[in-house]
Formats: sequence, structure tokens, C-alpha cells
Amino acid sequence: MASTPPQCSITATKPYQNHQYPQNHPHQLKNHRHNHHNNNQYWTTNKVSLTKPSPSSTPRNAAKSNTTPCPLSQNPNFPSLCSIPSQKSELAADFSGRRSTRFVSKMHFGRPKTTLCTRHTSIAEEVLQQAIRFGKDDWALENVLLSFESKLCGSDDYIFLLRELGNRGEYWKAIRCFEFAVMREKRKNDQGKLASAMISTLGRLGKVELAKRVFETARDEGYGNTVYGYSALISAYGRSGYYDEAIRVFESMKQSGLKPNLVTYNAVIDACGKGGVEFNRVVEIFDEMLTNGVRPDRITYNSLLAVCSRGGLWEAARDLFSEMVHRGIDQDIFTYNTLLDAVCKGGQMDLAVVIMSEMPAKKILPNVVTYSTIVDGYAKAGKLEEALNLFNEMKFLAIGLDRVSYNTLLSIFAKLGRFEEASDVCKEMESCGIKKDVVTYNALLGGYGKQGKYDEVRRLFLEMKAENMSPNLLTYSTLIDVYSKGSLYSEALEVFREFKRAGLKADVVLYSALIDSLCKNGLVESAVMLLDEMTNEGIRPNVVTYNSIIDAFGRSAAAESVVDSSMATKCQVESPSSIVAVHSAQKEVGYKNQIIRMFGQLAAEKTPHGKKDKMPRQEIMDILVVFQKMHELEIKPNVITFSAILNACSRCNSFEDASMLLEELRLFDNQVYGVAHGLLMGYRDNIWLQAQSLFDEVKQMDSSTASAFYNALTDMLWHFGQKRGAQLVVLEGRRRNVWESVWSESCLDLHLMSSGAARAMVHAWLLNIRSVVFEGRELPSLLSILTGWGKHSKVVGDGTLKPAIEALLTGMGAPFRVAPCNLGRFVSTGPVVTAWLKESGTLKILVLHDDRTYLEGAKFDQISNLQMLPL
DNA sequence: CCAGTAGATG
Repeated sequence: MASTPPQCSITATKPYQNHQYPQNHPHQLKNHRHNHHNNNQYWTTNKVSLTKPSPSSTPRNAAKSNTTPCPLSQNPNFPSLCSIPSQKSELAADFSGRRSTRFVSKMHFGRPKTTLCTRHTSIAEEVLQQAIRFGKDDWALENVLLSFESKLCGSDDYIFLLRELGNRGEYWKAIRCFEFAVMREKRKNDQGKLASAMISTLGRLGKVELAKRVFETARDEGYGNTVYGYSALISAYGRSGYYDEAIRVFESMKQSGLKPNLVTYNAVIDACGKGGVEFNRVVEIFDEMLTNGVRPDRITYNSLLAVCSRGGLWEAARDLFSEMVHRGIDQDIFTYNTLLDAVCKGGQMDLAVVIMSEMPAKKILPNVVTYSTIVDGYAKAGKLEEALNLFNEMKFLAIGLDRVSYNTLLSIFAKLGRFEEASDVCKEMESCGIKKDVVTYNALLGGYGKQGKYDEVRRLFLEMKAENMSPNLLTYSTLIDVYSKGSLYSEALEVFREFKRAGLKADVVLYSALIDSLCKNGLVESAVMLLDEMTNEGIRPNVVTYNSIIDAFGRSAAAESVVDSSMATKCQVESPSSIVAVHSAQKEVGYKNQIIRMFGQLAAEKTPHGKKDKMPRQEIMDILVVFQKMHELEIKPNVITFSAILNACSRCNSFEDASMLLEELRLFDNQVYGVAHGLLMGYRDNIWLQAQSLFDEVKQMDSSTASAFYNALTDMLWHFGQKRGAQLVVLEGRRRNVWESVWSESCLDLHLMSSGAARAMVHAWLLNIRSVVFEGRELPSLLSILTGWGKHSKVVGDGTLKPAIEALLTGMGAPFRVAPCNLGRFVSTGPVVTAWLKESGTLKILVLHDDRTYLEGAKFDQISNLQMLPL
């Protein structure tokens, strides 16, 4: 074991400086958000009280209007909120990486515009009926309009018509109607009204391009330069997720001298929420609104809450809610449902339940949306019992399920692999007249795919298309991922080709799935190329993408290139002759071919690459480049990143190589670094307090994330000879129930542990039963150590656990043997083990030592502590 | 101008 101390660079403990977010912001709430964001990035040493609001989280108006800041505990609306301990730290959602990257489902087009102030005449209704009846015939519509022209009463009637046609999806008829009306309308004002109604109708249907054309025409013709026209276009862009376009229109509106009004600001804020814009940026727009004297209303706040919900910023949402109350703005069911969504996405399920229980007192009764929000929160938190119970509660309250809540229910069953129940849900949906939609199919495809039921996957995919359902990006990426994970590369390739034919654009998730599949097959270099590729495509990789790659380093033999030099030549030969075209075509052909060839290579590989599990120097250099890019793109790491780095350290051949990786860890997070490095150097006593607080953070994660971190940390310590340090970590993990039920006197269950953690644990367990023996008690007649098969375990996966334990036991001379009927179990009998433990040399073998300790000559100290291991 | 559902890393 290499044990040269690392160079001084790694021993430096300069605190991690966060340079990404400005600290000094003039505004109260914004300041709070900035601080929050800082804390939310990774573990930091600055702990924020989760239950008590800090002064900076005081509602902004209280701060502004010079009144005494009102802490939330005095807030009449949340009397009980402050007494609720937060279920997870505010870091948890970010860490476990549960933040959604999905934008597709947020766009449910076609929601009807409630025509509240109906100033239209009955004639308009009649025209509508006729217009609907005459199928596709443009002339028929024209004739209807002409015949009623004299009776229709101004723009109100026409607006009603085109809105209602829009609500029925007949946007072409709506446009015809609009053109007909505008041509006949003399008043600019009314032409403007018609235009904004048309734009908003098209926006509602997701026809942004058409909306834009209407807007531009109207503006060029001189009647479109209105606040309403701009607002409608902003909203149209927002609805389709083009927040950047929405903001651009917003800016150009101001430049043309128009003053945004309440509706404009609401539309912009809403667009930001749908587009996933950072909360801080949206707050800037909100501030601008206040500065310009536009008073926010309920919808403004609801839209702001929606911004929080996307990022799971439950504290900000809570503060906004209080702020609404202070401003005297009433809440409605949207307010509550959006707040609840933010709270659920932030993992605060206990708080969510309290908020929901307080709704009836405000005469706002939870509806189907409220329930499905909470259900989804529970499901994502892994509390499936609670989720399913809520469906019963809904039944009891006679709240009927709708499409979304059925899909939510169905996806729970699909994820669990409870397919009978899933298909029961399908049947029930059908009997309610709700047909399976893309979401239903995607959930089913993912569910069946993860269980390896590919026949069912194929069947469903065909059925879907037979039902005239267009697969979307999520469908394709689910299928590609599922087939790749099942090594069905030609199927995956076929789906990919179909996806390209459908003209869809890949996104970060699809790329990440592809990258992961390359990584898992040892083609790290190709994965990195694909990473460059996606960046060039304008798709921003995220932490998941990087985690896959980091995790792959050192796992394979020397990586080789999929896209060899012959590829470039080939492209050139096939390229068209025009110089300009050559360039773009090359890119396009190269892009397609690259992925297709990668699949080809994967399909051709008979066996995965030999796993040497060693990290050559070159790979260290490669991984450093990857980290560099991650910093450049300002991609925040999470626990999984840290685990991956620690695991990479365990694959290093030398302490120096590991030091380089740890240095990267230091740049990411000083606390994780401090603990890992401290334990590695044997500064055990000095950093144990820091370690405790780190473990407190890890405890907030879901169990598999937490155990993966413990496993990674222990493995690294074990690998570098810090065996007693490893043992301390492992015992801490046991104390905190990281691996569920690990041991009893008769059985040690290692199946969720990595090999280092498991070995450290074996020592601890044997020492424990040794103390039983020396207390004079009898051991159980049968003793067993479970390693499992190493297959179903996410953490181990490669089946290294069993041989490692076997070697360890053999090496110690421990009298355990593989159980004849269960190859994943080592067994022995009480008397045999007792005899072995009583042998004079056994204790010395069992006690673990660190290769490096902080205090020179502290060996006696270790020995005196031997029998006092914190079990 | 406003709410809830489906896909990737450990």
C-alpha cells in the first residue's frame, strides 16, 4: 500500500469560496434567496435554521414598510408551521438530485379560456354552431360569416367566435374568422383587441409561430402595438416554454415605449416559471414591477410560487405566502396547490400535510389537484403507503380521479413493478372514459422496461402508435434507455432512428442516458466525445451527465475511441460540394453517425470491457479535464458526485493520484473534503465533530444515496490502509441505520455494503461477538454472514463483495464456509467460532489499525481503545 | 395572466 503523504496542496484547508453568487444584494427577499441558494448548493459549514425564520426571511413588505418584522411564528396563517420539524434539510432535494428537468408536461395546451364577461350576442353563438358543423371546408365558413356579417355585433362577437373555435382546437377557422373581422373593422382599438385575442388563442394551443406572425402583422399594420398584444405574445411564448423569447418580447415592448401592466408582468413571471428560470432572476422582474408602481395581485404571487415549486424552494414559497397575507391579497385554490407543490418538491411532506389541513378553515377545500400533488410528493419521497392511502381518502371524500391523478396512481404501480394493479388502473380509467395518453404510456413503458419485460414494452409501443398517439421525447428516451440497459442495442438504435425521423430534438436526459450507457460499457472516451457533442448542440449537461462520466473513470481498461479517424474522412467524401453546405452537413452527418456508430459498437461488443478497476495516470488527466469543464459550466455537484469522486480515489494506484482527485473534491465542497481527507490522514479525533455534521447531512438523503456515500468513503479509507478510520465510519453508518438491519448476534448482512465497508464491518462484528464470548455468554448455534449475490445490489453490482469477504475470512483463519444451499452466505457454528475467538492470536487479527495516525507514537493509544469500539 | 402526472447518475 502506497503510503507516502500527499503533497502540501491537499493538506491546505482554505475554506471553499463561493464565487458564483453575489452576496450583497440590496433587496431583502432577494438577499434571502441568494443566501439560500448558497446554502442550497452543497454542504456548507454555515447552517441555516430550518424551523425558525432568520431575519432576512421576513416578508419583504414588512421590511419595507418599517413595521416590526413579523416572524412566521406569529403569522396567523401558519400557526403550526414553525413547530413542524423539517423532514429533510433544505439541501436534501438538491442533493438527492430529485430536481425535475422535465418541461414537456408543463405545457398542457388547449385549456379553455373561460369566457367570463361574455358580451357577445346570441347570433355569435349561432354562428359558432354553424362554423363547427361545417367540417374542413374553408368556403363554408366564409359563407357563414358572410351571411351573418350584418348581424354580428362588433369585435366582441368575433372575439367570442375565435376564442371558442380555439377552445375546440379549430385554430384555422379561428384565424379565418380573425382575418375576416379585422378586414371589416375600422377602429384601430378594436382591431388591436381582435389581434390580442387571436394571439392568446394561438398561444393557448401552442401555436407560437402563428401567434408571432399575427403579432407582427398587427404591429406592421399599425394596430398591434398595444400592451395587450405584447402581453398575449409573451404569454404564448411562456406557454411553450420559450421564456427567453418571452423576456425578449417584454424588453422590446418597453423599448417601443409601452408600459407593461399587471397582466404583462404576470405573463412574464409565468413564462419564467414554466421555463425554469432561476428564482433570483424572476425576483428581479418582480422588483422592477414594484419599482414601476404596478401592484402585484393574487396571480402574480401564484406565478411566483410556481417558480419556487419548480426548484423545490419551499422556504421561499412559504415566505411568499406570508407576504401575500401581509399585503392583504387573498389566497385561492391555485395559491394553495402551488404552495403545496413547492413544499412537496422540497421534500417537506409533514409541512405539506399541515398546510393542506389548514385549507378548510379558509374555505378553500382541497381538490383533485391538491390530492395528486401530495400523492406525488409522497411517492417521490418513497412513502408509497401514504400515497396510496390518500387515494382512499379521495374516494371517501368523493373526489373523482381525473386524467392526471390516474396517471400518478398508475406510475406508482408501474415503478413498483405491480403490473396487475397498474393494469387495473388502466381499466378503471377506460371505464371512466379516460383514454390512455402519452404520459400513461410512458409510465408503463418505463415500468415494464425496468423489469426487463421487453415483450410488453414492444407491445405497448405498437399499441400506442396504433392508437394514433405520437410518442414524444420522453417516450423515445425512455425506450432508448430501457433497451440500452438491457443490452438490446439494435433495438435502441432502431428507436433512435425513429426518434430522428420524428424530427424531435434530443435533450439533456436523452444524452445522459446515452452517455451512461457508453460509460457502463467502458467507452468513457466516447462518452466524453458525446458530452462535447451535446454541448455543441447547445444542450447543457447537468450533474447527472457528469456523475455518470466521473463514475466511469478507472472502471475500464484503456478507453478506446468509437469514432475513429476514418469517420472524418468518410464524412468528407459523402459531403455535398458547396463549401458552406459541407460544413453544416458534416456536422449533421457526423452527429447522427456518431451516435449510431456508438450503438453499433455496443451491439458488436460481445462482452463488456475487461474491468481492471485501476486508474492509469492518463485517466486521471482525463478526469481532471472533465472536472474543469464542470467548473466552467458552473455545474453544481451533489452527493452522488462526491461518492463518485471518492470511488475514483479507491481506484487510484497511488496516494498521489488520489490526492489530485481529492483536490477536486476540495474545490467542490470543503466539508466533504475535510472529512475525507482528515480521515485519510488519520486526523481522526480532530475532524470527528465535522464528520458528525456531515453524516447528519447524509442522513437526510434517501437510503440508497446515503449508503452509497458511506460505502464510497469507507472504501477509499480501506483502500489506503486507514482501516480503523473505515471502521469508525461504518459503525457510524450502522448507528444511523444507513444499511437497514446490518447485524444481530447470529447474522451479519452485508449485501448493501461495498467491499471496503463490508470488510470493516466484518471486523467490527467479530469483535462484537468476541465480547459476547468473553462475557461468558453463549453464541447462537448458527452464525452467518450474508454477502448476497452482488447482482441486485446497486452499490456493489460487480460481484466483488463475496470474493472480498471470502478472502478476508480465509486470511484471518475465521472458520466460516460458504453455505451449501446458498452461495451468498458464509456460515459457521457457535462453538467453532467461540473456540476460534478464544485463540490467543485472534484479537490481534481482528483489531484494525490506520496506516497513518495524526499523533506520532500513538499506537499504545489505539491499543488501549481496542475493546471500546463504539458498537 | 395561475395548480398536480411520465425519462437519465448513486
